[in-house]
Amino acid sequence: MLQIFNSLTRQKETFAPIEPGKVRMYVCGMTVYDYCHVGHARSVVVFDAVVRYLRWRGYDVTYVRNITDIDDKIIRRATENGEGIDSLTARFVAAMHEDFAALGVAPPDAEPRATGTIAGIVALVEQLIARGYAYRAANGDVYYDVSRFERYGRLSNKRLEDLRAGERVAVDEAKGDPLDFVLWKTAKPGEPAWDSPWGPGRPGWHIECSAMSRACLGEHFDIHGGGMDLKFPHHENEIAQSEGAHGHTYVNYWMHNGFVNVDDEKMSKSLGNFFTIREVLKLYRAEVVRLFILSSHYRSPLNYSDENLELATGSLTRLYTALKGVPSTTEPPLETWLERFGTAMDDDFNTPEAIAVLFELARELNRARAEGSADVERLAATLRALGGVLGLLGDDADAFLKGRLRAVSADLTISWNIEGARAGGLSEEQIEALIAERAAARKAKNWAESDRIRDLLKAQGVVLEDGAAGTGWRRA
RNA sequence: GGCUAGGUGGCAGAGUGGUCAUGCAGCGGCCUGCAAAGCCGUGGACGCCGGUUCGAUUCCGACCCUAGCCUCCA
Repeated sequence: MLQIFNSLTRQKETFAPIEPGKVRMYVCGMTVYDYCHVGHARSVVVFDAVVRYLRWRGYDVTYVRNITDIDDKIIRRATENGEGIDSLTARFVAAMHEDFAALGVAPPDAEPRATGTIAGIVALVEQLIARGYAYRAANGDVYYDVSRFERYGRLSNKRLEDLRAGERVAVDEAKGDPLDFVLWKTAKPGEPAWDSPWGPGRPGWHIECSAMSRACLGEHFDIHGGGMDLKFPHHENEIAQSEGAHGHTYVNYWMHNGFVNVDDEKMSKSLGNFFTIREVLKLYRAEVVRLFILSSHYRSPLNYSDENLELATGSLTRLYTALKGVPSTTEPPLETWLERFGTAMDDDFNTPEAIAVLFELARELNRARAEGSADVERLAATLRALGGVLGLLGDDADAFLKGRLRAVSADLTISWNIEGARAGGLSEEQIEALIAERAAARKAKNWAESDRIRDLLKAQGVVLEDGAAGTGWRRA
């Protein structure tokens, strides 16, 4: 029985889709004016794992993740760059797709853009005005009238009075209430604009998601996800808009992922303490970053540090080491392990516990191999299958272990310093040649020479492993 | 000030009213020419103070501390 922690009710609930067997899910995506950072990576990886798990469990999932390609920051950045808005957003959408693909994130089923949904946005605003939930202000902008929606504040558990008391921003004269938010902005000279009943203008941020989700999933769907910071006001406003316009429930389950911190402080563009995904992928293998993200629960804070990425590197190496030398087969996975894994994931997508199951399975596999048991291939097939549900362990084990664990990106634009030195140097041919030399020395029982070669390789980041079938190697 | 999460062994990180998380690191053993990897075993924890209980890290209350939201933000 799948339990999901619902932000709306602040408790775990048994998941029941609107339509049996089908899940319709929407996650707030990126505003494309810069490269994505590790915080974005977390959101996208976490919900990718959720979708993969739901599909593995047999649900037919429709997964939508939007792109915000028009807003103040985009306009400002384009102006700063002396670049067209379309060109700016096209560049960063392409970069985003590259970054996400590297992280093993499957593309969503639909990826609507704000600028591609203008008709739907206009229609929704008209509907809100007609139903008395929105008004046109003196300056021409259209605002949502928060006082008209009695459930306002339910998601973030806030009372209107508290919000007003905490108001820290200069009140916009045009608004009837400081909490009212803009649905449609009148265009200023030189700004991009679309025609509307209220003259040329562009949509406010919140209305986009209400319109895009409706276009792709309908008025009522199962799961809506996003980062914690979107809970208020963004998701609160989405509820007000969609439920105001439709007169019925918008979303059944709200899921919010925790933040990525750096030195225990939130990583964000506004604080300037962020690492972009492409920077991080120059230092660590993408799969390591993915394991790092999934090794803590999606609602907990996640602290980005070299130490933690190194821990993830070691963990992933252990899992691949267990799979080394076992050919991929079509053996059916073992039921007991599927159950243990499923029990962990059924508990609000508890990936740390699911990963612990993977480690226990790896131990069982190592033990079976040590004992010469016939279960080896079946255990390996199970480990690969369950890793796959989390988007992990898809590589060939030997290829993974012989590859460089850090700094794998091909187009390096930053200097490598210490990490680069560690990974640099020997090619596979050179390594094999040295191993052959050492084998000769070992045959002659020349241990001094044998150890010299091993130390030399170790200094180059290559670890040797003597086994019955000869000497194997991997990069550390 | 209001609201929301947290405080677990050297580090990371789950979980539970009373026998095991898990990974890395440590220690002992097996294996090995010596290692590495692997296996077996092992030490070490639940912020502080009260309460409930036969028994609390786990439930309740107070307190301390940390982070987040209340403004654009995954």
